[in-house]
This record gives sequence, C-alpha cells and structure tokens, in this order.
Amino acid sequence: MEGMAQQTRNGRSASAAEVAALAGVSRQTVSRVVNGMPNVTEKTRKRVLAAMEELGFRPNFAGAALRGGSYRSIGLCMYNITRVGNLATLEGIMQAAREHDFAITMIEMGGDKPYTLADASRRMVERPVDGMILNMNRMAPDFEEFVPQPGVRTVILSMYAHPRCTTIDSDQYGSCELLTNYLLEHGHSNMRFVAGPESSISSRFREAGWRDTLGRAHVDAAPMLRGDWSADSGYAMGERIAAEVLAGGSQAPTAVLAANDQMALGVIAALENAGLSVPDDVSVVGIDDALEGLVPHNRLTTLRFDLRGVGKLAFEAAVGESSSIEAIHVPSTLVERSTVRDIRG
Amino acid sequence: MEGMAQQTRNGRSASAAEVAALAGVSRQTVSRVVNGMPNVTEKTRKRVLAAMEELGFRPNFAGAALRGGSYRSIGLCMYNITRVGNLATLEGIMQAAREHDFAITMIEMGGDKPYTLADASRRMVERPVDGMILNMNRMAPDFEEFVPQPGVRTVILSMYAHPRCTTIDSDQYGSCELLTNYLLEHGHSNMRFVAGPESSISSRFREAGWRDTLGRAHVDAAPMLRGDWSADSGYAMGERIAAEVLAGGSQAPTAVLAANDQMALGVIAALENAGLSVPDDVSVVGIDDALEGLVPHNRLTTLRFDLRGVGKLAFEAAVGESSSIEAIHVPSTLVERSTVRDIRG
DNA sequence: TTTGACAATGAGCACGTTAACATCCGGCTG
DNA sequence: CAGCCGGATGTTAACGTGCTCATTGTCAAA
Repeated sequence: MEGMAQQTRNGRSASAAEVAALAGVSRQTVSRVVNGMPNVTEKTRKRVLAAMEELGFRPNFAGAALRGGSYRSIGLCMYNITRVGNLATLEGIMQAAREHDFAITMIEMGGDKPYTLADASRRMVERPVDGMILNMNRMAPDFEEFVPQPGVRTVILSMYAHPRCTTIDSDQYGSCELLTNYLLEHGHSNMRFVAGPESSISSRFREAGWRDTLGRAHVDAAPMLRGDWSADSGYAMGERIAAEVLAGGSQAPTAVLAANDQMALGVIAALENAGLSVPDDVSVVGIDDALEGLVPHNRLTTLRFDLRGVGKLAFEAAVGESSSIEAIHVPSTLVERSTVRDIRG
Repeated sequence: MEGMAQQTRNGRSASAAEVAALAGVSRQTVSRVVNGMPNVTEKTRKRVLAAMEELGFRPNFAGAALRGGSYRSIGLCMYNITRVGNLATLEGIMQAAREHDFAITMIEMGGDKPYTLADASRRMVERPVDGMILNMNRMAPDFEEFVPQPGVRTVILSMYAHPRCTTIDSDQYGSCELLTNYLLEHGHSNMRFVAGPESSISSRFREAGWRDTLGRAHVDAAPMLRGDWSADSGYAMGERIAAEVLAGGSQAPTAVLAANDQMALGVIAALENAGLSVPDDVSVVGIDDALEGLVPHNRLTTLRFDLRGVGKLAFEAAVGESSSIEAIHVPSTLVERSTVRDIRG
C-alpha cells in the first residue's frame, strides 16, 4: 500500500511522462510497458513498473483515444431506466461491457417530451465513446431519415428495421403469437387480451401478435381491454372479466392473456376475489417473467424475454468492426407454471 | 436536415479545425463561437455557425478535458444494478446528471468476488470522468486505508464515515429505529424481526436499529428470524410466526417488522394462509416502499427511503468544487397504509 | 495626420497518449 | 578493424481543444 498518496503537480494523477522521468526512460518506453509490447528489456520493464507503482499511474484513455485508439466506452441513451425491461437490458449491456473491459456512458433523455434520434445522437457523440446504443420506447419522429454520426457505430433498440443502423429488440410480436397459439392449443378459443397503454410501441406489437394469430386461426377476437402496465389496472380489467365469466354463456372467456406480469397478477387477484379459481375456472398468462423474488409462490405461466441477450447483442454490435446493417429479433421462451389448464376434449 | 451525411477524412466526425477551414477563420474563433465568448463579430459568428451546421460539428469533450476542462461525465461503480435500491439511486444520479448536462460513466464490478475500493478507483480513473461515485453493498476490505486518486473527487455510498471521502447513504439504522418506535407506540411490545442476509451491510444496520431501540425501551428482543430478501423466505418465516401466534400465550407476537417489503409480503401471505388476519390479529410493516405498481391493492405500511435524494446528493458531491469531507445520512419517511393496528389500552 | 485605446482575430503551446521513424549499442562476419 | 544487423530505446508529430499572448484593424480624440 506504500506510494499511493503522492501529490503530482497540480493535483492530477500521474502521467506517463512523469513515470518516464522517475524511471529514467522515455515516455514511449512507458507506453510500451503499459501495452505489453515485446521489445523491452526485462530490467527496463521492472524499473518502469516500479515507477508506475510508486506514482499510482493509470493510463488516460482519453489521451490514447484522441491519438486514434479507443475510449473503451460505449454510449447508451435511455428514455426511462425505471421500466423493468430497460433495466434487464441495461444489465445485459453492462455484463457484455464488463467482459470487454468497457464502460457504459449513459445519458437519459428528458422526461416527457419525445426526442429525435438526431438529438440523442448529437448529444452522445460529443462524449468520449467508441459507439452508441439508442434506446427508444416511443417512435422517434425522425426514425426513417436519421443518419448516424460518421465514425461512431450506432445501434438502435427497436422492433422496426432501419436503413442505416443495426436494430435489435425482443420479438414482441412473436411473443404474443407464441402465447396465443399456446392458449389455442390448450383449447382456449375464447380468450381476453389485456393490453398495455396505446403510447407504447411494445404494447402495439404485442397486441398485433395476438390479433393476427387469432385471425390466422379463424377465431374472432373479443374486444380488447386496455390497462396501463400496473397491477391495479389489471385488477380493474380482471373485475370485468370475472363478471363476464360469472354471467356464463357461450361467449364467456376461459383464458386471459395479459400484456405483462403485473397486470396478470392484478387479473388473478380480481378473479379470485370474485370467487373464481385460476386455473380451474379461468387460465391466465402474463409476459416478462418479472416477478421472481417479488411475490411469494409465484405460479404464473408467462413468457421470458431474453433481455440480457438483447443487451449483449446490442453491445457487441456497437463495438464490432463489421459494418453490416442487420435487424435482429431475439426470440423468447415460454415459462410454464400453473395458471393454465388444458380444457381440450 | 441538409448537410448531415458528409464523410470527413477518415470517417471521424468533423473537428473544429475543419469548421475553421470551411468558414475561413482560425480554430480559436470557432472555439469562441462554440463557447459563447462575447468578442466575435455577428457576421463571423454566423459564418462559423453555418459551417458547423454543414459539417455536423460537435465538440469533443475529451480534447477539451485533456487541456484542463471537464469531461462532463461522472464515473459510477456499481456492484449489482439489479437490486431495487441500487436502481432508484441510479435514477437519482441520472436525473441530477441530466440537470447538469452530464453523462454517467458506469462500470460494474465482477459478480461474486468482493472488490476493494482501490480496484474500483483504479479502474475508474483511467476513464474520462471528472469525479466518481463508488457504490458498495459489502464492506470493502480496504475501506479504512483507501486513498482516493488525486484530482478526482471520490464519493462513497456507505453508512460508514470515511476519513478522506464524502460518504452518503440512506439512514438504515434510523429507519428501523423509527419503525420500531412506531410499533411500540401502537402498543406492540412483542414483535418479531425478519432480517435480510447476514452478508448485507444494510441488513446489519437495520437489525442494529431494531435491537438498540428495543434495548432503549427496556423491551426484550425475541430471537431474530433471518430471510434472504425474497418473498419466499418471508413466507417461510411467516409460517413460523403464524404458529407462534396460534399457540397463544403471553409471548405470542402481535407485530412483525420485516427488513424489506418483499419479505413483508411473504409474511402476510403466510399469516393469511394460516387463517390469521392482518392487521386484526397481527400487524406487519416492511421497508423500501418498493411495491408500487407491482402488486394490486398495495396496503402495506412501510418506510420510504429517499434513494433519489441519495443519488442526487452523491452526484452533486462528486461534481462539487467544495473539498470538505462529510458523512451524510439521508432520512426516510413513514408511509402509513393499513397493515398496522393500534392495540393500546 | 498622428496617436492611443480597444475590439476582433490569429498563432503557439499544452494536455496524455501512440504510431512511425530515427538513433544507439553490442556483437558478429568478412 | 570496418561494416552490418537487429534489438532496445529515443524523438517527432499528431489527435481536438482552450488558454495566453501577439497581431491586426477600427475609430475617435488630440
């Protein structure tokens, strides 16, 4: 622990030049030692390493990057970190960054006002980053005509393909296709869909996946119910569904597909409160698999997005040298627990 | 939207020198325009602005910072973003950063192995940052002897005061002091405490706050129950508590203080499953107020930490010029809902 | 017309780093 | 002993920016 508290000049941390002076070599030799170049005598290397240790030297990436190297950081522009999905994606990005010894330079775009990709890109490019990931959860007004900053690889997290940038997202559409088919295969031809808010792109794709799948199976879709992602909004819709079920008749639903897990939880609570059993009377599925550890005895059948996978792919596309433009949809997996009953036959 | 797709030289984005050449002025004049210096003719300024627009110029903070300015970014070292508390703190930091037009440069420290403050600080200082915030949720082995990198203001998120760095945290100890007194004032002199895992610093402070407060009130503490923060672990403890209550006697508890909301939720589920009513038979309080939107009809009386406030203060301490060292404990507020009954008299 | 004052602008250096090139030195060959 | 080779090391320039100082240009007062 000795040699860590030296004051160097004006209070900055030590530079390669100071290490060089102390070790009695040139800056370049210090650089060679730091970067593990082969042609340095063992004796010299040791002297340099000792000087580095004594001064607590750490190379400054900004200087190196200025010269033409890498900042070892990827920019990430988020709209709202709080959303559960964004957090898991962030986690995937962070993990990939850690594996590459990269940092993530994050900016959050302002509260409620919609922002353009050009805004985000311009604010990001002035930061010391080697590439950038732009996250959107509303449609950017300039999506089609956006041109990324030259020299900085730009990845957009979006279901829509972009002509000039690689795009990545969980397959929101496919997820509801899968779940709808799952319910149909279990004999539930009369189901209710509890959607998220209209402003959300994810919600629109989930709804489309559900509606189109029913259409392809030649099953009529009942009127959609709309929540706002919260458990309470799910509860409110659950009360309506319970009334329908108790009223009986050939149009009474046997299953509910909720566009996220919190709303599914609310639906279940409302159904049980009305004296109905899940899944004996009504089957319920959610989306996200976001309840782990949060509720006791989680038994919700749901769909797990590979959000960490999305984050990992996004990071790798942002650092990668390949300049190909792709539109990647990451598939999700069904998590079968015990809120769906097979009612065929 | 014209003039955004120019290729400049080797594919990098335009520099001030190129803008200067196009506008027919010197780099310095461009610099003056960018930084809003007063002494530039209106005609010149317009010509420069036009050139900037045409080349899509954005100043590079790294170059400026190298010269002695600011990177406009604060480093943040996290142990585990996923933890609910960390996320809210991150949110507070991000919001303060946005207000200052700063970015956050984030690195996550490796999975399970404990890390030292020196490790984190050394990995951070090579990034382009003006200051850094180090988050810990285990005790760092080198806490006492740690010396921050010269020239980079270092803030530690920790309940323990540090001799050379400003420290900030929610008042974990005070939170349980407050809740314990609250239960005592409502007549619950026989309560159970469901703690978090032993490895967690927060958990240790919460436990100490509970135990000391009972001691000061000359009330004997019943043996502590230990969970792992999860709802399921809370459920398991809730079953034991239910058995105690049903067994009756003068030692039967009338209240439960759970060290977080998820465990409180588990306790309540177990009690209700055993035929007991909350709060008629047993009162329950949690800590964190983390369930908003996640569960329907949230009625848990709990304690809200001002984590966004912690984040904001941390950011401001990291950018601030003041070199004073402080140890800040941010107070929390009681959120009274309906899981506590007054049984005095 | 000359001088001084003042505003606008330009030139040079410095920040920390590395690629490319230049130099030094020891040892080997002819 | 001269010449040469190759490995180790030093020197220079450049990345994009802002500060300091020098220079130019303009206008009014003497």
